[in-house]
Amino acid sequence: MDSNDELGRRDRKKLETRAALERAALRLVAERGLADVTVEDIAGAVDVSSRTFFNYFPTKEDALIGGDPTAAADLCGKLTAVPAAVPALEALRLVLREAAVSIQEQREQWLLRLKVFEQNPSLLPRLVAGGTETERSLTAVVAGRFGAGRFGAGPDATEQAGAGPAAETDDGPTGDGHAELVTAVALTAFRVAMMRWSAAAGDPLLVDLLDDAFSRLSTGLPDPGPSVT
Amino acid sequence: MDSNDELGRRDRKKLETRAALERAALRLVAERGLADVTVEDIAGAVDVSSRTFFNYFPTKEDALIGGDPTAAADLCGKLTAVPAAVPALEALRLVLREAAVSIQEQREQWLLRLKVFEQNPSLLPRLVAGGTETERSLTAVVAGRFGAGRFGAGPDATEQAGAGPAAETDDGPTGDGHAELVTAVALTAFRVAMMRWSAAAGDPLLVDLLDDAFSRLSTGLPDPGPSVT
DNA sequence: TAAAACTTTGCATGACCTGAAATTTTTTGG
DNA sequence: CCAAAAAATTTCAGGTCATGCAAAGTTTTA
Repeated sequence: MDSNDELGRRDRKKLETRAALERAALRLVAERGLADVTVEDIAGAVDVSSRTFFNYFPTKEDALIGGDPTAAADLCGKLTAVPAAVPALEALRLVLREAAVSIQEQREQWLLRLKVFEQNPSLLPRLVAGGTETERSLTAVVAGRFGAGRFGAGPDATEQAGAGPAAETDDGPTGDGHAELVTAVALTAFRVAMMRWSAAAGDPLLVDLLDDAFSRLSTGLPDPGPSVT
Repeated sequence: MDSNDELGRRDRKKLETRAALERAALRLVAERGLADVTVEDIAGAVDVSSRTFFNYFPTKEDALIGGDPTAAADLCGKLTAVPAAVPALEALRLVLREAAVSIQEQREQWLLRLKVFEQNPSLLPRLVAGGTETERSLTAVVAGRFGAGRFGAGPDATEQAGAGPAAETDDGPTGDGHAELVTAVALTAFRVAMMRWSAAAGDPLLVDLLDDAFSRLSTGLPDPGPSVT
């Protein structure tokens, strides 16, 4: 799974520099707070020029988000791989579950990141923002599922993400908006699960919190009973 | 409903300046795009200094968000006014419905704003961000409802937003996170409804789109049937 | 080793945003 | 109506962010 093999020295150094910048940014901001860390501080901690920092990240905040840029495409790919017979919400749950697992594999880094986000509320939008990009792509795939499903297409999903006929995947904005709603709600559930996980210091399994949220979603979010125990 | 009466001339001028800055920002960005409008442009269009702009808005983007700062508190107040017997999701629907009505009352301004947001995706996070603040407050109120409900408290909700006993409203982060989930999902539904409304150029009633989204939420977001007509 | 491709860097520049002090406008009350 | 007080605006200085460009350095390829 480590896709950083079979790379020339140059690309390896690039990955390493990028990771080092992310680590330094996270550490420094956790220590001093976002406002008291300059780009020069971060670059200096890795011993590169501040100009180089901007060769890797468009903004200071982006270095804190981490998460490789391929994440969105990965999710879309995995979603198209789920048989079309599976309901959209369930399909999204399965895909997000995988993401949750990979986050748990980098437990410490993610807990630190989430703590930084809590302590610097101005970053929260960015976290959702990473979602903005992801949300658009996923929505297209979900819309494609509905389009295919409505015409009785089989579960052999050879259609590429967003490469399907425009008439179907495009009905999102102008159609009934169900794909948008399901996708947005699913990502929201993911975000809430992450916050809960962070608030509990990573004690329960993120995957379980995610399942919990989705189970509530699928039953229409009823109020918890007066005596649940 | 126009709460700008019974104000001295000074406060009226402040409101007017603020509104003028919002209008100018929205107009200019709609014309030229976010990147080609400087704070100085906006301030100049209203004939104030750029420093004055920053006395009203912390960032350039904030001028585009608009929406008076009392919105969050208003929502919370209205939510506490809903009888505790009403399920949380339904209560949120009722409250957000009122917000939707008031948005429809400023139809043109909001449609322009949403168009600007679509054309400048970097702003979308900010839209959700305005939500970040709102979401925190609303979550506390929702958690309070559960706390009160669980102990059989009557529907006479005299409790103030966030002023209730900490032991109950505070169980959000460490509890089962239901309040967080319901609130976040409800606001997401609101956002999706707004996007749909904008995409349809304000043709259907925003309120109807909102009801539609909530009705799907309460039934667990099932896939649309193959032949819905 | 030499050329090609790429990365890093320094420099210049403009926009963003803040604090502090000076100036102008508005309110207050005698 | 006129000062004094209060508040808003402006000017100014300064730090940080972010980008474009060209020079210098490094890695790859041949």
